[in-house]
Amino acid sequence: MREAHKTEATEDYVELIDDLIRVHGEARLVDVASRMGVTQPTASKTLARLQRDGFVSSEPYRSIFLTREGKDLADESRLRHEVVFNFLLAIGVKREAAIRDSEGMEHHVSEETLKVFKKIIRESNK
Amino acid sequence: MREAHKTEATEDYVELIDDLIRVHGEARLVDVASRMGVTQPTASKTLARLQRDGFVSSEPYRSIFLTREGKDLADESRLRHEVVFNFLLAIGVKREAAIRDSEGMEHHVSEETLKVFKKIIRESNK
DNA sequence: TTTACAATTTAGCCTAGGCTTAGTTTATAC
DNA sequence: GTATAAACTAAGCCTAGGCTAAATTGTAAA
Repeated sequence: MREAHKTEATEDYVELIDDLIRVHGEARLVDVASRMGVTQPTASKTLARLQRDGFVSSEPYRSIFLTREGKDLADESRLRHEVVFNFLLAIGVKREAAIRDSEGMEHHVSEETLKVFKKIIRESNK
Repeated sequence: MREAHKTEATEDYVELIDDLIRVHGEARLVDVASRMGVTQPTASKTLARLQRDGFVSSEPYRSIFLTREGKDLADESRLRHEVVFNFLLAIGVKREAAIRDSEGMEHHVSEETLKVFKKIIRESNK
């Protein structure tokens, strides 16, 4: 019964909210919307879904928090994201492309492939 | 004005149709649906959209053809797909995972990253 | 403390992509 | 040549994720 309806958007949102909290101390709808490149009503609706599914919590007109479940998912996602990003750098992809590509790729990389990526990162750091 | 509403699903469908034509001589709805893992009505609706957007053509109850535009897109997609697949193999990902991952990754890999992938494939073939 | 602006929510609309159920057409087998 | 099964279409419903326009709430400045 895990996998409480976890879509790609879900991972992107919790990862972003986690980042906003780290950097700005809190996550506001207005910032979530602008960073996701969508309008505020769209972000608001998506956040309502994430709240319904137990990943975030917030009071009306207040800032957004991650539940334990949301925080766990955010941590997983960030880790995966970082591995993909560092892998792309390690094989010689330029920073800008690595940022963009890792964003999209992170959701499609299996555990097995991730392991191979990690090994190659390790080797490139020697 | 290019980019006649080309989504990820569009690329997956034209790539599959192209493959079916190569292998079976024609592309039938029933096969498209089963290979995409959706019901026939769902595949039918998506194909109607692809037809509206100029990627495929077909008469009611007949098999499905790619337009010039659809064929071009299929060729591009297949090439990209192959590069990603062969890249994963080259770095040591096992066949099964490479099949699954390349499917998802192909839509998110920029031209720049693709070039790096190609270089690594070439080097691994020496 | 009132006013004005920014942030958020509400309502309503749209498309893509998924399903089921039911009806039609095509093709096959007898 | 006709019955039956397979393929396909039609209709209707649902969710996610996008938008705009309008109402509401919070906050900061005058």
